[in-house]
Amino acid sequence: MAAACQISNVFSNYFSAMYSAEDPALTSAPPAAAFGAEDAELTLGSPQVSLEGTEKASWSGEEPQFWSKAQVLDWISYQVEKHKYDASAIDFSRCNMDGATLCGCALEELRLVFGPLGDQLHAQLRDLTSSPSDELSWIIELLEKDGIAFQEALENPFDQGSPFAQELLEDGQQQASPCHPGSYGAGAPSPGSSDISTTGTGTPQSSHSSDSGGSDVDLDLADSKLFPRDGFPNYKKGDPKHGKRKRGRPRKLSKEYWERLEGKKSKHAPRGTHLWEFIRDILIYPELNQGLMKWENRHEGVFKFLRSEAVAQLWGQKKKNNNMTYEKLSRAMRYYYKREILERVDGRRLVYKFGKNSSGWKEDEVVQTRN
DNA sequence: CCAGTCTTTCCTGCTT
DNA sequence: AAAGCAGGAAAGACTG
Repeated sequence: MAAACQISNVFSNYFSAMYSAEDPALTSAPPAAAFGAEDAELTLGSPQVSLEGTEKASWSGEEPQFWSKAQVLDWISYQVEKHKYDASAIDFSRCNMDGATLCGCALEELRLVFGPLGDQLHAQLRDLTSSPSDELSWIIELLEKDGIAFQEALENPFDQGSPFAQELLEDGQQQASPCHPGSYGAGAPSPGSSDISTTGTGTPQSSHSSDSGGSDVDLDLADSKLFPRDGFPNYKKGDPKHGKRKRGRPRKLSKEYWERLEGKKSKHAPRGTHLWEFIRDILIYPELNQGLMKWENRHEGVFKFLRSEAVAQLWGQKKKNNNMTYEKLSRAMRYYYKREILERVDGRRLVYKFGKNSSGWKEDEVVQTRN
């Protein structure tokens, strides 16, 4: 169990690193810093970190000198994205440093490790050290006020309507647990190909956290105030007694809550990683995939869901949606057929194939991006 | 504000 | 019978 927990920590953190905000500064997206399990544990007691949802960079608001390793990586990742820099040119093995170390690096050293981006980093660091943001403290303050309610939300991350919560917990997929602040963040890398280069290289952009399960803190807290789940006691899927529910996606009621947490700023959170990229990334990091999915034919891009509902839950966590199910996820997957991001694999359940409009999953692409 | 994109949610019918 | 698959329909959340 403990081992499973650790693995899931790594898994969660890894993916959270992969799916964080594309431009935290602009979007105020708040990936929680939780790149390594180490950091994840450090953040356990800091709800503010895990709470920030998708609106804030982990490093934002803190003096670079005090950044953790995860925050440093997060920031580097952000800079890579921001400057559209080719991350493959960066020696990430040398990025394992905390803020103090980073600040101590001379321009030449930064150039050595980051190439041309070193100049940008150096300049940005200088700016940051001279104009700290107070957004983080604002959030901390807010969280202190809402501390109790939030803590409860974290402790009951999955709402009762999530039949898979238990499965995830049992399987060690404890992103839902408060002790996994780094689970899938909702932020997002730029979809598309370039993100892979950064994510693939292990660039962490930490992400935020608690949505993992706490995700529906969102739904659960706010909704429960206005329209508790039980507030629709009569609605039941397909229940003819109470008439049909209107088609389409119902309004998310928890928005207000998140806005309060995240701080009203960015009107548009960055678009998350696309579903197919999320799937692809699970597949190309088998060591982290924990039997969720597997390649049926790597060369052809054919893959299979082994634990479809678990994958759906992870996707849901990433999107702060505890109600995600494989059924819904698969619908989204089917939409990819038309766009040729996926191809049909007839007659085989849970099996899909990457199409010509997908990228980043081929062996040579992966090797390239990992290196 | 609007149109477009990408889901998300539901649903019906069919297949495995 | 249950779980998946196929798609249509409609709407939410974002983006440009």
